[in-house]
Amino acid sequence: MPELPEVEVVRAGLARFVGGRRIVTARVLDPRTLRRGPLSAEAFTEALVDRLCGTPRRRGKYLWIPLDGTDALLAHLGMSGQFRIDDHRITDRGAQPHRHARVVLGLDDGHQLAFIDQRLFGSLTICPGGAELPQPISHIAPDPFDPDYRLNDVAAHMRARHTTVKRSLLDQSMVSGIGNIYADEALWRARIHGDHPTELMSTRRARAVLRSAGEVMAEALHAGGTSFDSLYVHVNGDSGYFSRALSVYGREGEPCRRCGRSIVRESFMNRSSYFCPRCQRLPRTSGHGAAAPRVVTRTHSARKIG
DNA sequence: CCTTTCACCTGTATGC
DNA sequence: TGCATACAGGTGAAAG
Repeated sequence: MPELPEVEVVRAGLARFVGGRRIVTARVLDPRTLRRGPLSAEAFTEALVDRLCGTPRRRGKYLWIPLDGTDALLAHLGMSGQFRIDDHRITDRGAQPHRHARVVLGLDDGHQLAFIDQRLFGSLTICPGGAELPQPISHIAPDPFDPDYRLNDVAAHMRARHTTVKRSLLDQSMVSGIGNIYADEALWRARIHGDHPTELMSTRRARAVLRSAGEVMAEALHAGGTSFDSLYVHVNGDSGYFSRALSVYGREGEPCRRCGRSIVRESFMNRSSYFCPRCQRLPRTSGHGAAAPRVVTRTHSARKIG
């Protein structure tokens, strides 16, 4: 659910409230949040206390807080993760932690930073030497907002794959930050069916769908990025983070905003895909009879990005 | 090496 | 009422 725009808003909120602050206490309420890393709750706590937080950074859906400019506290929100800032001078008296608070950090200005995660798909990890780019995410490609992002290279990468375009958009080692919602939105905008084989896509179309993904996420960020100025680092678990103006996602049976045709929902990898059956058509050859020419050429072996 | 499937999680909604 | 099931879906390990 939190995809790139939502994570970026969280990052900006953290920059405002924890950047430049020192961690004075750390409490692990549920060690399952640390599952991705090797540290016990005790070692995790010890690794955080007395550390100075730098400006939080982000790649795709991951964000991290540099610690003393060397190590990093790496976070992934998973499906339901949130960060929330409270002023414990107000809230601590007799208040019990949030029901789904998993880790709570005390900062040197009296604020508390809580990692709240109902479904426990999120994670927190200490990454030694990870201030620049934490080792566990070295395989995550740059996202469309990253200065290192090269759209044309990604399009070439996509076309060199033997898969379908929606799967490739969700592949975080090709381009990061896109999840199920923005993948569907990008495909609708580019008028491409998610099951379109990548190797049959023209360079122009591959670039178009990537450009659409970047545009959709930039617009979502613009729409949502202005709304936090309370003590909440705004991420709300399920009720739609921002007023996302979605064109297809979740709109089964409603009219396509371009052509009026009913939006269709299909099952895809144990989740849902939404698309317009008129605007987004598959190429007609399905392998019977006079099929499309087989694409055999491989321009280059898949290049690693990032 | 590349692609696909599945376990990991919990709260809410729905069917019998 | 109670129980079972579906659904939300990002990630990485494992399988193909």
